[in-house]
Amino acid sequence: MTNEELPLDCTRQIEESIDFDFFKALFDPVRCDIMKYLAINGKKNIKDISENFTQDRSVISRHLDLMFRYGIVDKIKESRNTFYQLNDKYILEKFKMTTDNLKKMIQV
Amino acid sequence: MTNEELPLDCTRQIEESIDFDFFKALFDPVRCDIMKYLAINGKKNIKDISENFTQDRSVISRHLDLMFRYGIVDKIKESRNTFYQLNDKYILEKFKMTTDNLKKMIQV
DNA sequence: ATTATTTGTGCATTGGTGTGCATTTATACA
DNA sequence: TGTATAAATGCACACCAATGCACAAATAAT
Repeated sequence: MTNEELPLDCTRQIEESIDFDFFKALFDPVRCDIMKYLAINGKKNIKDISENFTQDRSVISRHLDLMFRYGIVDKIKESRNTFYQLNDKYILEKFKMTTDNLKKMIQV
Repeated sequence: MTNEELPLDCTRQIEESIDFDFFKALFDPVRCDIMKYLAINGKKNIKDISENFTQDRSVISRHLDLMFRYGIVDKIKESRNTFYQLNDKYILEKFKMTTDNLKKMIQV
């Protein structure tokens, strides 16, 4: 391998170690608050969730949709209601994976 | 303990498990890019770093200062130069701590 | 059928902050 | 002392992503 390939390889290794998009989605201020609410209250529908926030229901709805697309929450559609609950196992798994990857990268 | 105290206790437990401020600081788009740059290039001064970004040097300087305040990077002042290098050990430690805390919370 | 409830979505607005410029400060060098 | 280089900081601005409103769609209840 030439030296010129090293930075590229290093970049790829970092990108593979940390799911930047996932964590960027997770650590948005409003979504952190939604996360905390769901951690405490379990499975809730959009109406109940949004009643605990200053933002409009539509805003909370869109945040939850984004969180669902990143696997942060589970979505359960029941009749008129759309329930969400925290996918804590998946979040833990993400942190665990990142920790393991970083360990490998740093302790060479 | 009464039932009314449970949510408060739960909130405290979550706040203690995840350093939200740290991770919010870490997962800013520009700061993620600076992180990657430092991971590859090691110890660099503000001038060198900012030459690799579209943003003004002053902007990069402010981002690095914030990263330093959160322990993400080390700051080394040498004569005219202010060098920064990634505090990878601390970042790893944060992920490890969070992983352990979440494990404790979830697997009860 | 009609009304009520919950959610989804298009669109205009806005305000928060990230940004760049200009200036000041600090250090090095000749 | 004067000049050059690097960084810090005050400040005003632009931008754009988050937000809220309004309406539509879907389902439930009566």
